[in-house]
Amino acid sequence: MRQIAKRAGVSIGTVSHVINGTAGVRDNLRQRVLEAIRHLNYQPSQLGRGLRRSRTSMLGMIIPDVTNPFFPAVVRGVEDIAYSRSYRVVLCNTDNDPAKEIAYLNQLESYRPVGLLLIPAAESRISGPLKKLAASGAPVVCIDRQPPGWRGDVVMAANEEGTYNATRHLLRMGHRCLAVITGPQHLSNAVERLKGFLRATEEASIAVEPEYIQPARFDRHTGYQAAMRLLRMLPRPTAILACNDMMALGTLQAVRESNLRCPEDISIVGFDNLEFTEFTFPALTTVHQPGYQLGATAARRLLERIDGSSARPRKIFLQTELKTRNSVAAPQVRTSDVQPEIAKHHAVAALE
Amino acid sequence: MRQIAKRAGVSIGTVSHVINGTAGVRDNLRQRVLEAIRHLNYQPSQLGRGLRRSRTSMLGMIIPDVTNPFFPAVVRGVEDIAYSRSYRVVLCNTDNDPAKEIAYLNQLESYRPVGLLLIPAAESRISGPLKKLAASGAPVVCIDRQPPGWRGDVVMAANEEGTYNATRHLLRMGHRCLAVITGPQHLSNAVERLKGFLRATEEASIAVEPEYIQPARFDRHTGYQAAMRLLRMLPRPTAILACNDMMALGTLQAVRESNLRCPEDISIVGFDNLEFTEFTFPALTTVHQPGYQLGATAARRLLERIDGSSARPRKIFLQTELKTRNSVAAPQVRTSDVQPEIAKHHAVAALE
DNA sequence: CGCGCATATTGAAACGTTTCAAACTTCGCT
DNA sequence: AGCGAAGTTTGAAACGTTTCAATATGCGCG
Repeated sequence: MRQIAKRAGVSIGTVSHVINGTAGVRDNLRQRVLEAIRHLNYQPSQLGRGLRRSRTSMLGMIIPDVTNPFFPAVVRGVEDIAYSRSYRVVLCNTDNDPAKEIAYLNQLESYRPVGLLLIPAAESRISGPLKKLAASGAPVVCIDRQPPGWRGDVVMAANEEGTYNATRHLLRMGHRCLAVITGPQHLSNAVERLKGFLRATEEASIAVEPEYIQPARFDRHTGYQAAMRLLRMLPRPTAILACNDMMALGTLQAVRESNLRCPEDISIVGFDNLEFTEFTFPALTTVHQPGYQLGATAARRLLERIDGSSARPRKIFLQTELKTRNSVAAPQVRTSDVQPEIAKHHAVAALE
Repeated sequence: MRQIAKRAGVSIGTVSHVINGTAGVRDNLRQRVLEAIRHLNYQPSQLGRGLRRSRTSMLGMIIPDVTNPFFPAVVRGVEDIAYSRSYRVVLCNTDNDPAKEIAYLNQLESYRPVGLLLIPAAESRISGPLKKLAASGAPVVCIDRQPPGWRGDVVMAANEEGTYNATRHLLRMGHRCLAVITGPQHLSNAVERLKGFLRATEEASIAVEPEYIQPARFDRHTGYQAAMRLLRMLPRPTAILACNDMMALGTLQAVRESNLRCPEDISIVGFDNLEFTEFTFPALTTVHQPGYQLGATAARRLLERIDGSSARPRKIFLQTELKTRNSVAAPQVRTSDVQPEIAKHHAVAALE
């Protein structure tokens, strides 16, 4: 910058004014400065700028794990919106480790990001540090999960409605012996998904024994294990609702290894609608969750906050949609646990 | 920091020395300072620090698209190594847009990252700006693809060997009419994969007509289109090598829509070994590429550079491995184009 | 022609660190 | 007790910006 000032024969302050348009600068000077900038191909130092203005042009984003195929879509949504407003995104993986999450949060804070997007880790006890950050001026928007005690903006899918509809679909197909593989119950989205399942079964006056509600950790491996436990139960459930697609994949694997057929012996429904669900065998019926939109919406909300909006914090819910594919069919008729007219309904469903 | 100095009754320089261990500080003072730091729970400003030292503790990473399921594993590999050395990773998506790539590169540079990891975009003309950055002191390591003209470190999979082995596998199964769906030929990994295919066919004295070499863009959609073109050709190829799994997925889709069966009518091999390939129908035979290792290795190399290593730039190749699953079978015997003893070999292979 | 006003331009302080030379202590020796 | 060396501590400059008060310039008008 000094070089530019020298080359253009002006003061360093003028250069700054040209760059930021913070004061009228006569045309000949402006031209000289611009020329010098081009000639030295100068890039303003974000560090100097950040230090002086005490805010940078970057957005922090903390996620549990890029490797989980649901999150990249969210990241991408954030990134696109951020880029269009020339903010940069700093991405951090917490590995679902609350300690790492807090470490990253503090680190990030010392870069003075202008805002923060957070997908809280499981067991996150983050709301304390979060409030501190928020107090320091950088707005925060949470995505997908609501950390306990957090009162700011949250953008999430309509989880309960999603599993509610999925479960209703299973019921409509004639299933009466349902099981569910849930996510970690300290995650708000996991409890909501379970809630949707329970609401649907309750409305249909079906009692679900506790052991048919198996906890897992939203990954394939624990999903597989939970499914194995379920498949050994008597009576064996005729349908399993897995609360995300990775666990549905694990369930599929368990079914296959148990020499059962999906959907003939057992129906499976997932949640997320990851790209590959269309190509599994059988293609997975699943609840679509708009990952990209989640990210984009959160980013937009965050930008509004950055621009000074002080609207009341909101929970924003995005619609889900059931994608029916081939992993659900009517159950084998077991006269003991289906009513006659339901059995008839199976036949119809099976023909469809 | 000023506050700390005041509270501990020392100068600001002493505080810095305590924090960085840059000079011996008598114990009673050190304790007072530490106490003050804890009490005010102070985090050093990375901006001030970065400005003064003219280097931060962050690593820039530029990738074409988080959404492409191969890259997150690489990112994760980088992240884990970086975290263990307490560097932070700033992630940027170029969207495969060379302009965006250069924009991000410049932006990143002005944050003075201490090093840069780059998976170059397709058609990247990046080596100029890259050299400039490298000259400014931040080492750069490229991953997965070698941008034209780049002479620094590169970490990549043994692409040619991977497709060579995959193709040999197809030949061993008796296939004689092979087709390949390649990636963009300005990507070094795409040309190497094609090279491996051609080397294998050549060694088997099989001529591959140019129209059996279909270009696509490493995504599902263009893979689908390329496969459609191939399936309409006469003679129809009995095996298709897709140069990555997303295109293999597109191929599978095309095969299905053409009412052909895989592997009976047509064999498919992919490349990458993405997690879902195990669960497609049929499960995809594919060349495993160690994404996480790629990232981790590149990060380690970068850290060595940061620590001052001036070893000669290297291309580091990581081994691939063929995962044989169910998308490959012996071709239907067409007496016109197989020799007798090969036909016998089919039978054996088919029985396996 | 000179006055005052509006508009341009400048210089210096400030942001939060590190670092370096200088000043101050301590301590062992003679 | 006094000297020097080694070890501590300090103050101030520097990093690259922005910003604000102060100064300089141009301009219309009487």
